[in-house]
Amino acid sequence: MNVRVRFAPSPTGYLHVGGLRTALYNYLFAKNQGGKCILRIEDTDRTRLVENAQANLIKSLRWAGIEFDESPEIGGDYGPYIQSERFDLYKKYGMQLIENGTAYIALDTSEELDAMRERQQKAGIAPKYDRTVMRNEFTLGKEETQRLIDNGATYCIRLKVPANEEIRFNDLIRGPVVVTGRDVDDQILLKSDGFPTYHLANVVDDHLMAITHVIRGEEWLPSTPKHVLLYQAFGWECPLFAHLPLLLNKDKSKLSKRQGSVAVEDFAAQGYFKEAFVNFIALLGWNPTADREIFTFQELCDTFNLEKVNKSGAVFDTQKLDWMNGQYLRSLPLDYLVELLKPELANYDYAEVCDKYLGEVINLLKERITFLKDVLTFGNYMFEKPKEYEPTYIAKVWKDNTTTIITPLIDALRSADDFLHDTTHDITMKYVDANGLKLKDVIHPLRLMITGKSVGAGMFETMAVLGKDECIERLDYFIKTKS
RNA sequence: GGUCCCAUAGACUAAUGGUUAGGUCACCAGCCUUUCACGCUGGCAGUAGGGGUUCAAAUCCCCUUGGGAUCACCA
Repeated sequence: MNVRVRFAPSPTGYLHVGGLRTALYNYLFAKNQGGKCILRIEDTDRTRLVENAQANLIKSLRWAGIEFDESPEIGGDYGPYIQSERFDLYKKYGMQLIENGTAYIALDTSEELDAMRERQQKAGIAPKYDRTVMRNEFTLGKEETQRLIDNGATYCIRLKVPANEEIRFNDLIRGPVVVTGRDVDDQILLKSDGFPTYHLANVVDDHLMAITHVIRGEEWLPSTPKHVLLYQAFGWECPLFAHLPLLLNKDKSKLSKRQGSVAVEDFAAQGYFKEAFVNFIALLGWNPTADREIFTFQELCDTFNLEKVNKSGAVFDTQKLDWMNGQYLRSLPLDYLVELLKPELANYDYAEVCDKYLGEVINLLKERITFLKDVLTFGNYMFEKPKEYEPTYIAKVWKDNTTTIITPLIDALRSADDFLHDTTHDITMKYVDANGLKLKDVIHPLRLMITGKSVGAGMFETMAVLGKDECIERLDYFIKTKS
């Protein structure tokens, strides 16, 4: 089969984490099958237009490494790829259904519909459009309906759902699903503003764009019978459906903005590597193997399959993501990290540093931080002299006799030929041994004087990166002013 | 409430009728040590409950319970 899948977001202004996973699975499936992945913008709701939404969407998708084979940007043989630019099409197909009797015209106002639902709620029955009592071509008659329209009445087109028919489809992830027509609402297909609803536009476009697999979130499962009915009404072959398990908040409800960040760009801004983020997201609801967590993008493409997608929802918990980010921080190539970190430097008024130095600092600190940019905060002392010294650390390591103990060591370091790890280490050990001291008696004071902080990388490694001049300067300054 | 979907530890998951139910995060302990980490070793912790089918059930069936989605001229 010539696989064609699509990611069809509505332009809400940002890419939702759940959207990214849907896009990712579509993309991975297409790549794995040697098929095409299409981006289609579903902007039929004219009341919810957001500026730059499409650009933001594509930017986040691109950040994640998802590039489409056909899209509004690059075009393709099945365009346009924006539904508002396909406006005329939907009306034509809607009318086709009127003609073949699978859809009908309705004239109800929203007030009338609200009243109907209220009545039904009161009566304790499920709200559903009642074709037999509302204002439509069945109750009014075709002629009267036409007359009203000619006089300027607004109308919409609804799907005529057969009440006693069983609607079946086979979900690739969930297996066979059956519902009876009685439980399916007469869905509006064309709104009174002439725009199609999602359901019509989606089915028409998926057919016209030769989509073979509809891979989307589970929230679409309840409306899939309507789509199946639509394919039947048109006499078109149904694509295969795969409904992905939901991404969940900690309280197991559908992942939403109300309970924290859900925009992909926010996670990018927080400093997550795209490699880690995509890896993590991919493994929420799908797992290729029992004993591995870290996968390259290529490996995800190579191993992805729909059969191993889970049925149950997955809580989006960033704890493991943080760990994964650390794993990537430790394994990504240094020059790549340097390039990523360089722009961040502009946010600090540190003296200018060269790539080589930045790389050395990253190497020095990457094992004790989660985000690359922590290098600049956790390791601020690598870029500027300490502005303050942790009071509790001073109290702990700086005793009455510390100045006496440490001064000769500083002098010994001052006369060192270089500040390589082994050099300073040997000097310090020699001094410690000769004076019956322990290493920790001097290493903590050194750390305090040079970094101002109680935590950091190995002290000799740190000094090697900072260099002799800088270290001696800091040591002298501390002795002169603080001791 | 109707309809539909789902159910392995706190979280992500593996085990598609036969394993002492495996791995990862988190948590705890130990080792390493120069603080904090990394790393290594070990530990805590799970098949929602009840019935069936079977020599054998996390796995298949039924019921219960629990959770979720959805019921717009939104997508």
